[in-house]
Amino acid sequence: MAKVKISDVAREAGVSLGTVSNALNHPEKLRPETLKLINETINRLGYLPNQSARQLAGGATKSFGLVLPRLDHGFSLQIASGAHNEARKHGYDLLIANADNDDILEDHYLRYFMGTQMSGVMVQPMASPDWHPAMTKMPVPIVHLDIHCSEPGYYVAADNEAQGRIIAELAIARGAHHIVVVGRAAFMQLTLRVLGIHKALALHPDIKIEVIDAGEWNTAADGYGIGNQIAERPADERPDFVVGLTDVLASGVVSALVDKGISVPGQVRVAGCDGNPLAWSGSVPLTTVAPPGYEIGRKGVQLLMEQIENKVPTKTKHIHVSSAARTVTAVTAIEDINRQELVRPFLLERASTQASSQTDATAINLGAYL
Amino acid sequence: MAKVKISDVAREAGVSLGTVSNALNHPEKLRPETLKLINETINRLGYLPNQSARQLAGGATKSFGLVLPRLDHGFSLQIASGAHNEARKHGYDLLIANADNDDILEDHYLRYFMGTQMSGVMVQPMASPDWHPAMTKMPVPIVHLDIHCSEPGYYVAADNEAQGRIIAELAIARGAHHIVVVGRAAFMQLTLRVLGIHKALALHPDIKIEVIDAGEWNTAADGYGIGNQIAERPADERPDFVVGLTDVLASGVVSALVDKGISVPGQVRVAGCDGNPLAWSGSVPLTTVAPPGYEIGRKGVQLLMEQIENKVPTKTKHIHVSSAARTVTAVTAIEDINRQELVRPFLLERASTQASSQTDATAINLGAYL
DNA sequence: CCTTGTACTTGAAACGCATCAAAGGGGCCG
DNA sequence: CGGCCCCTTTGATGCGTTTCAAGTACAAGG
Repeated sequence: MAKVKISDVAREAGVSLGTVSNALNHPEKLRPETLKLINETINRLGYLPNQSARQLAGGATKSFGLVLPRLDHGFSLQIASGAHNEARKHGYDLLIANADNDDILEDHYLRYFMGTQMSGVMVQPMASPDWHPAMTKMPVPIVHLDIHCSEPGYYVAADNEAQGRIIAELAIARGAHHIVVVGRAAFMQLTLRVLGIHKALALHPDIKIEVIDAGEWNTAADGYGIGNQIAERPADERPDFVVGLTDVLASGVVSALVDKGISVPGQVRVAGCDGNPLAWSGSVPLTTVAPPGYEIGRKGVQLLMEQIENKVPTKTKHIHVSSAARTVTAVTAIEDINRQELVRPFLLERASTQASSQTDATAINLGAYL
Repeated sequence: MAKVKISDVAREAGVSLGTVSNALNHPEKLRPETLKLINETINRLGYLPNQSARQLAGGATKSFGLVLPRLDHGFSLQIASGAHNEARKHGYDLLIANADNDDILEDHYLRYFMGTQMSGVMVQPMASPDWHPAMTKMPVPIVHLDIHCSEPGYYVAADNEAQGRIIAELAIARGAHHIVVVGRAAFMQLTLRVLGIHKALALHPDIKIEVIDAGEWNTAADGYGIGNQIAERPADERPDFVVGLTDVLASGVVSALVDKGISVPGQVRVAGCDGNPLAWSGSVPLTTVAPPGYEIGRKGVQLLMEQIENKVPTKTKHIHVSSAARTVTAVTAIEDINRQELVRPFLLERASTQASSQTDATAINLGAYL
């Protein structure tokens, strides 16, 4: 089954090559009958334009690339979702690549996208993007997501440090004396959250803080492992407040503690980060700090559009999505869950076609484990 | 900043155009010094190969495309994850497109991928793929995921009908009299699950069954809405068993019921589908039927590789991943959750870098809401 | 010193399409 | 009937690579 090309269509339809090309790209230039004839021929032959050739000849692509560190991370998906909707709105395609927590792969896909004549590229980098400044000098608009770059360039970031601060303040308000943070602090965003926590606690030298790396993948099982480890400590070495740098991690910690007969939040309080809708629902919603992922994705595309339309390559511009915290709901103990005091965050957040946060503020949803 | 092309590199390095090309594609053919010189020049100039041109000239791409109906659906992500790992193992890239529950968009991305000289394309179709048989005739290997095609072609599918049957049997075992299924049955896979439920219940005409469409997006909020609606019915019209065709939906239903003071599983039992890790953790895990998404993605790529290596275009071959159910854990009532009888599914499932199901069997995880 | 072989390097010919200046055709006006 | 203008179609040109037959340089062998 030899591939049918534009010249085949032209010959078969009895028109010239350029006319078929016009039928594809500027249909308004053709007489309706010609257009119809060509379209029929295209369908009959099963012709499929060779994207490589059209990009090579034409230049732009009307499509964006998005490189994510991981697909099973709820927050990244919110970004993807926001980026997708905004891109479609402008008539652009969005292609997503999974860097799988791998520096090399991230770089690989980044280069791949830039080389594919994408109109623009977005990354949610794992480390600070300053290590590949070369990217910023490329002739393709690039936007960094969820991160603060010191190099000149575009980025849109939530204030991760503020998220840490919010959680810390929550812990302080709950009278915590010993906080354990669970997660891989080596990831840039998480580093900042941890930094925020430390800063907020600077005024409270009496509060002990401990950071435990949960492994590279931040799975529920990892959280469960840490939870077990915590549960097995003698009571006086056990934290009274655990922060999961991911909802899945936090949820895993809760599992382990509960399984070991430790009361949550009676003996240990637990909070997560991400705003995963599933964390919020069920009978026992998890307290979680929800950075505005959807909004970050949306603004990222807007920044790309701006660069494209102004033809101003790579000047510096940053968007910080608001770090104002909205407190969404409050249940103070697991026993309260039937008292109907609970306001389901996802009901407040509901808007158009998206289930998750669409506002540009970080939301803090107090759940039952706090 | 004019784009630097291969000829610039060649001129700058004082070698010919073809040599630079060789440096990129067949480095073993070059004298080490030459290679080094060229690489340095490439870095100095910030040269980035134009993928369109290389694909046009070269042919194959060593990359696969995957079109998913939705990104925020846990099951699709498992597929993506499995496909990604398997693809990387063979040295292929994986690009993902989000069809956003839109037929047109699905078709659009499909054509896009085929036109991009992808080595292969996979889809998790929303409707039966028989409506676009044209795709199957394309000169690019294509594999349909999580669906059964009657047209000749490749697909790998979980037995969705069996999943429905499993749930129905669960309901029967729990003595259900009135089952409500929540979700959009118009999606092909869900249709099959519903069919399986109906078949299993054929022998139990006394059991009433009802299907409620939760809207297009299957969000927690949608589930919550249905849950409310159920809660407000007079007790005798209320189901005693609710099946969410998605974990998020099921979780939303639980939220609403609990908020309205209805005991789960005391008055109403709830089960979900997908095997979302977050549904399994926390203090109150959700019962869920977990189709082997990771495995489906993996096998999909294997099927693609097979077509590529054999150069046998589009013959028919199907893989049905096993529908044998493994029962993972059992807790019969919410009061049991502290009795440590609970086995966390994600602990059993843990393997290598993946948190979710990696076996090729459908898993049924009994949680606390059942 | 010539021959043969080895190890690289060269450059022209595609790859399939978009573009655009130019040609073609038809209607209208003078 | 000729001249003009407008609408449609034409086809040569170039996009940045890869590929591959042909070329070069150098070493070893006779």
